[in-house]
Amino acid sequence: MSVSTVSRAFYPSAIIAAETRRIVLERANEIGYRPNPFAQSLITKKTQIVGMVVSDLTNPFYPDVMTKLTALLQQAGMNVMLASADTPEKLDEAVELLLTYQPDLMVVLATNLQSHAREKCEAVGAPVIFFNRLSADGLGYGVSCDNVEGGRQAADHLIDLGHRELAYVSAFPGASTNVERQRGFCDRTLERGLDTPQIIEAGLFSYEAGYEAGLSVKSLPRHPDGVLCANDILAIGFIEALQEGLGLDVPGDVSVVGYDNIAMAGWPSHRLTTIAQPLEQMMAATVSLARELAAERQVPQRILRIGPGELVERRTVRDRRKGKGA
Amino acid sequence: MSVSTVSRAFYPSAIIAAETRRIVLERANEIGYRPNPFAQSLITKKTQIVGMVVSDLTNPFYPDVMTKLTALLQQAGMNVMLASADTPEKLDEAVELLLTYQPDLMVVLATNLQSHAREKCEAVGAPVIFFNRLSADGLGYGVSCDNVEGGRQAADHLIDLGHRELAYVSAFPGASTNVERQRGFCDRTLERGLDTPQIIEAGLFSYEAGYEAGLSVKSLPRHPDGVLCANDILAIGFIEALQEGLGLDVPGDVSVVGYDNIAMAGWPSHRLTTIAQPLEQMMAATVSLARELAAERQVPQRILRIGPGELVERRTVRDRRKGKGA
DNA sequence: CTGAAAGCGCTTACAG
DNA sequence: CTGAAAGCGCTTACAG
Repeated sequence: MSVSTVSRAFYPSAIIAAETRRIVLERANEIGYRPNPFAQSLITKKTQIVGMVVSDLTNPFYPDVMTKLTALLQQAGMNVMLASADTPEKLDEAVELLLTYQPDLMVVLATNLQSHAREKCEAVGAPVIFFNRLSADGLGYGVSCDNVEGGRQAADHLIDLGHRELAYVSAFPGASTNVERQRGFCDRTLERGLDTPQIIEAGLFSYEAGYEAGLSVKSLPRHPDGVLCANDILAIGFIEALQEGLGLDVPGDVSVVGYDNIAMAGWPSHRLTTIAQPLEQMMAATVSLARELAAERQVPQRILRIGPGELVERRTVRDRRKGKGA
Repeated sequence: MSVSTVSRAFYPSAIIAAETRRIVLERANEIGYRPNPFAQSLITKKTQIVGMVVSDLTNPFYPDVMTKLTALLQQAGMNVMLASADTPEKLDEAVELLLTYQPDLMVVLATNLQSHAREKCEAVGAPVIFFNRLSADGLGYGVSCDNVEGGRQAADHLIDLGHRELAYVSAFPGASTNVERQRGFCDRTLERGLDTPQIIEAGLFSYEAGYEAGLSVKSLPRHPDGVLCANDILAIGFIEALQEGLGLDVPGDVSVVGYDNIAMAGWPSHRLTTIAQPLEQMMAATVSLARELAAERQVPQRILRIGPGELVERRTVRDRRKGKGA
């Protein structure tokens, strides 16, 4: 039996007698043969490799996404190669090393991939999918939930429960998630007839940044009674600063809402009210987008918007309506 | 200029005129040329790929290790490919897919890689390094800190501060870290003349398992005043169950010590006293071991033991000596 | 020191 | 439907 025939047995669309294929596959299974992917990709120019770019994983949202997404991509026959670094410069270098392996596409979980790194990926034929954010220049593919709507939901929830002085804890100003959540929250607050929320600049999506932001509440012109934080980990740091640093009670003095619904948000020590991201749907969308892109099919829609997710009520928001609570 | 010459320019040990090499490398840099790693590995049988196996990342210790280790390996010119899954069966499959890429070696961060998966890796020529644990059968390479000594340190600390009724919260019974920490803790407690600590079986290294273990304290024959948990995330769950579920005060009623010193342990909401792992050293040892193994040099020592790490005092242990504390 | 040639393990027109 | 042949982009003896 020739190499050609064996090769054809592994390609569902190849022209080969059904019986021949059966024999080949059976025997391959016996001796543990699999086509060498390096030789394959030398010919086909397809590698079945997806490059995954990660950086700041202090936000527990990402490790979870990274491993689940990896598992899903593997089930779809793709392998993920990782590029990781703590500074944008090193990350760039790591991406370049990764690109020598000619990934079919890249998935970016990092908030700090530079735009020219994206261009470099596309230059070597690897389209880039940004997960849970859009690229700074609006190019590349994006999978994201409806963050504007999520921000609006948070505003409605707080206002419905009688909050009148809102604030938003802002994270990395270049992150679309941050910008969109802020916009939804502020717009809705105005629509409901209240003043624009005060903005507290935390600068990053991290516990530490949230903690600092919490401490800065005491120097705010007006004392907020309801706060939306750009994400959960920020919210947790923020709340702890309020409690430990300023001696305030949450939700007694201030209500706080997070965003993401990471596992930790449900722990007894936090019980954070938060907007859950529709993670499963976002990952499923990413995987199917990845398959299309890897097959070099045309994908018309560059930005995939998944529904807004739901508000999960826990214990960091208090009902401040007259005649209710205390 | 021939392909042979160009090729030689990229191999430091190849015989080539210095001037020729300079010219080639310069031009390569100009046009962004890099040797195609697939074609290279087809010849050399080396891929510069290290396979990383992860599974349960609810323990924040691992995402941190994964990204830092990835960054370090990339700086050493290796690329990491990820295998991830939530069940041992799927993980096995993921490992097999990964193996088709013929990684030079594997690094295992997962606690649940089956032994025959390790054998399969070695069968295709990829040695396996277990990070922060040893394999179930004691084979493969291992990088681990001195967990026995760490357990002893915890016992000494608690006993020095007047604790008399110790307990150990045990995680996955098949994990060497768990077994060793338990042994050090129990042995030292006996040596100091106290009864063997009571063992609380949590079964896993997770917040939830810790929480369950905490609730089970009320049905223990003797009420413990000092507890070592197999790791931090377990300790955090354990403490929260004590506080929320049983209404106990930590450290007022019970002192708790963790293991790892993850970032969260230092947060104001936890302030967990814990044994820090010498993470930098463990990762550095892993990378240099990886380089040796990738170069197919002989590595005589299969288990690398890094120092025990230090006890970090925070606020979950109370001084119970007479005339002290309250 | 450099170049021509063989060969790594595949896929894919092309002939039969 | 199957096989022989070319070729993917490299490395490495071998000759010069």
